[in-house]
Amino acid sequence: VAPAVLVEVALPLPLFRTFTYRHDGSLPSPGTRVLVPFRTGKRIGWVVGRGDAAGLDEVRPVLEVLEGEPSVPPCLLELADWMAGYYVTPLGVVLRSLLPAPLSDASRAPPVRTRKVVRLLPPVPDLARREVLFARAPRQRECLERLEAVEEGRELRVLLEEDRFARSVVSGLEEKGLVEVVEVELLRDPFQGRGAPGPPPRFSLTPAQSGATAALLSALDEEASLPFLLHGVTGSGKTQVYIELLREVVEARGRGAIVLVPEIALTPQTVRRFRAWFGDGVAVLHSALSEGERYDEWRRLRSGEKRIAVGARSALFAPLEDVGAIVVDEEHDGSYKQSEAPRYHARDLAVLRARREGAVCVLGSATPSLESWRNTALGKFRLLSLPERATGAPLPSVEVVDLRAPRTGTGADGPRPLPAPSGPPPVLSPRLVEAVEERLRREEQAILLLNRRGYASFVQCRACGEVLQCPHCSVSLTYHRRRSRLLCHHCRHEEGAPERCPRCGEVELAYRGLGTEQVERVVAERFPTARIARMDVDTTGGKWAHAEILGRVERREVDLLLGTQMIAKGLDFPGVTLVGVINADVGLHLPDFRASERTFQLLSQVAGRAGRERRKGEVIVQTRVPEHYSIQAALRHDFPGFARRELAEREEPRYPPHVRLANVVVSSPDPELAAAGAEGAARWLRPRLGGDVEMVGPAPCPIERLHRRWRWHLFLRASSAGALGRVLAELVRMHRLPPGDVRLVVDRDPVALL
DNA sequence: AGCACGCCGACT
DNA sequence: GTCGGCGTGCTC
Repeated sequence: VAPAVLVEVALPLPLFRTFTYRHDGSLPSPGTRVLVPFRTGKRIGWVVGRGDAAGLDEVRPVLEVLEGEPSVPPCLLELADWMAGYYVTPLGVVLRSLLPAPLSDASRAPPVRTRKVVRLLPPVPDLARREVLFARAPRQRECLERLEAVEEGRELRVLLEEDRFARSVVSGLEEKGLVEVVEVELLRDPFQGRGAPGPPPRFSLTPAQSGATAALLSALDEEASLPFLLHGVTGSGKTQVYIELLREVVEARGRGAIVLVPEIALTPQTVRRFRAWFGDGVAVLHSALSEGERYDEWRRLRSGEKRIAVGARSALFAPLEDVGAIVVDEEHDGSYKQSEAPRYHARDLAVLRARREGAVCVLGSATPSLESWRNTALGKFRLLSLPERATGAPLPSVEVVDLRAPRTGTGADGPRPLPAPSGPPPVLSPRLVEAVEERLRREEQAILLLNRRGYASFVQCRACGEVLQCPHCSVSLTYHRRRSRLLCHHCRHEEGAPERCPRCGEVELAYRGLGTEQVERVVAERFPTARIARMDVDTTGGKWAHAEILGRVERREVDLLLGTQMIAKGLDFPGVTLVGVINADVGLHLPDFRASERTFQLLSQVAGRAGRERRKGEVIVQTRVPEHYSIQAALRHDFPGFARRELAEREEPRYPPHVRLANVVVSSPDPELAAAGAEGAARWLRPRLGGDVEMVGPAPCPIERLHRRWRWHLFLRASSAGALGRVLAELVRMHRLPPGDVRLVVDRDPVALL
């Protein structure tokens, strides 16, 4: 009997501790999945090392070692360990989030799809033997001969349906020991039936692209290279630089590569680009994939069958053993931050993983995050610039239309008559109407952006002023006209649209706060002959709905594409020569220190969709604050100017990137408990501050109620990550919250404070 | 997170 | 008399 060892196991539970089990056999290597008894049931966990039974009454046995080699390669296990510390999250919870869901959930149905295949079993009978065997079984003989004619086995279904053998014939052969029916794992192909990509386009790199590529390739031979920030204006051909790097890393050196893109930029266009160059060597990790498809792609990477992973955030954890390059496209994008535990930032982890595994790291953007921009100034990142468009096309001209001006005015120029007219500003200013008409006449395309979905962002009673609110959150409900429903965009609560005010019974209700659905209606009325498509989360329900809409735009079956920020990223349509921003101020006044940065980014990104090829692009930005520096800088395509101003704005009060920030949120269904919990945490923290770490708050969160929970928060601010991390780790482990349903969440390096 | 153990109201 | 509400505490 094998000697028993004690193993320490991390479980995917919100517990900052591991559990000790015994195992008859040798110690499985760290990262191996095991099935263990836990309470009354069974759970999947990960071996993290040798255990210690001191002080334990009972040590229960490991029920099953689930794999011969760890599902988590050593490099990823180390990364997980770092994440657990930095993001103050239990290791088991981190590990679960790095792996496909089926691997950490014992109750999940078997995710592996199989098919039954009939295979010959040696030895093959000689002719004399066959006479005996098949004397009274001619169909069995035919079936055996059919199988001999094919190389591998033949799928049972095919044998029955196409070759018309009865199942009893196959069973007869099985009984005689001549064939076996085996289940073979079938890897699902997410691209099935979606057409093969064409050959890569042939063109030469611009001098700037060549220079950037050369710098990246030479870094491949450096012992430890710094991360690169590739700052390239929209349309400057950053993707081609990534591809050149990948060709060297994957094709020439046989190493692996990871490309991260924001989820909404994971368009068919982007995917096609990589598949054109690398064909089936690319695993695309998409949110539209089923759990099974995702798992299959993961296994293809794990086995080395594929060496390139392209995907959103979690693709960073692609199980590749020898990563040579990690690319983070649109590195400024907020979707790289995970909003649930572990609340990691994939861009920051990309830098870390690349450094640990000796990979070249490239962060690309036309509008870099201020964190990365500052890192280039500090000498922590190396800056590469692509200052011009790859096609040689000039950047579009950007023009501002002042929505405060009278409807009949001509825009920002000239004196503005006081008093401004009352009532809402027009959806489409005369200037924008004129520009759209011109596009329709010239058979060009236009994009209209409004970063707010639905028809109206709130409904207000004209008599008593009541605004309809979500019953679970402290936000107004958005009116969706087509569905005739009111929706909460935070908790997804919905209710029928009211006919009268629920408070006073008034029937006159005002639909305020313009959304894309309303713009669609206004635009359709104003341009009755135009072919219009709208793209936002409400129109992209189906798995490929996204692709369908973009396909129509690409084939020039759409004149006007209208939508939210999801149309601002990564799209490349040569026919688009006009971009209109319906209202640039949406989001600008949110109580969030990144509001200006986001506005600048969105305007710059969407402006970049215009005039990408020969024809000159034009951008018209409608706003009520034309003098705001975000808008002014976007108008001049001046990222450095914007960054300089914004960095100065964040000096006082001190905000990232000048300081490190953690947001501690305490929530409860009881408003008193939430406040008491936050105050309790603050009291606990106060004597442990000092030195480098400061506290701001506590105070109610900007959205003080969400999903039926009242929320308070406090900030911890420090100039270095280390001291901040120590305080947070102690808070989460040692501080006891008041009894009752009170939860405390730590968000390090938050991207949104609502 | 779950899930069992543990003390107080409306039912067969 | 019991079923069951969810408060508290523990999980190798």
